[in-house]
Amino acid sequence: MLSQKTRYAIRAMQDLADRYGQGPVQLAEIAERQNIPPKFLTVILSELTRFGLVDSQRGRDGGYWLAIAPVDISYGDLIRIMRGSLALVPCASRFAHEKCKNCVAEGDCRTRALMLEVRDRTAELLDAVKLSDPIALVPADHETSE
Amino acid sequence: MLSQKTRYAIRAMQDLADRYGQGPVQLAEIAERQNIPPKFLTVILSELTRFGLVDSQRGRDGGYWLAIAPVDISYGDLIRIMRGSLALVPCASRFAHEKCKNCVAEGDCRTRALMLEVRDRTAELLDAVKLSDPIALVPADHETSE
DNA sequence: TTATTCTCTATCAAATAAGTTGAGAATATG
DNA sequence: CATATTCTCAACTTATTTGATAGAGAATAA
Repeated sequence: MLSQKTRYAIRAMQDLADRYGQGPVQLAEIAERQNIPPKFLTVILSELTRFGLVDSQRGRDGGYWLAIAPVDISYGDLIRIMRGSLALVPCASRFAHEKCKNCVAEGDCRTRALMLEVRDRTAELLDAVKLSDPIALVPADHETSE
Repeated sequence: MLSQKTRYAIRAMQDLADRYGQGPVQLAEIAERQNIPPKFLTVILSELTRFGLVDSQRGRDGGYWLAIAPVDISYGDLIRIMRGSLALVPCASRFAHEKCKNCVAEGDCRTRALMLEVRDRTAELLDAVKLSDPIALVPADHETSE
């Protein structure tokens, strides 16, 4: 599961993407629109700023804006930045690879082999969708097949 | 990420699948082969037994065995059983659907729309692979493209 | 020079995860 | 029947992570 913090970060970035090129957006605005605890959002936006995804300015009429065009930021990037990896197990992470604790040898681990595939498929999808892309909303009562 | 417990459960089930039809397998054996703390494994196997995936017998020469043929147990099933869902956010879960805390309306949530797709793709893959399937192991130093 | 807005480190509480303890119940064997 | 063996189960402990807040500080514009 994505942490609450990661979900907040994604929504905050969407909010900024929607206002790209329109000058600084204030934290309080984002917090209200996106229903995020303002104090917590300071932590998140500072993190994103330190990471170079967002620029900021203090003082009156200050705020935040994307440092990178929305078309160059994928959902995969966001999740990797916020939670370190797209993978379901540490040993299947591409960029944050780490041995799983108490596992069998990596080369013998079927779970790992399978999770590498899952990671690849997930990355394929999430790296292809950018913050600038329109996303078809799904009604709340939607039920998929099966 | 999958919890350690879920990973243990998967490996334990693989161990049992490999010995399907060969009589009871003892907990201590599984624990040793799969490098799982034995006491913790009792919790996991009891859970799987209660869930109906595994049968057990006590006493001398007792042990555990799959209650269902390996060909009828998918990795998707296992993960759903152990962690409740395949989804990355509660609101994108098919069987354990739940509103995300502090989110926007579900019908307006782009994250949800995207995560529904991720869930579907993940399910497609993980439901298609069964415990009986051979899985091509991947060498430990493997690096994928990109 | 003051109000505004972001920055950053520390801290806290609650939830979750990982693992252990220990008493108990079923089973096979002699 | 007695005993060793093996699973069962609830309670508990500890460590880690998560979600969130507090509060002092620094930049900026008016």
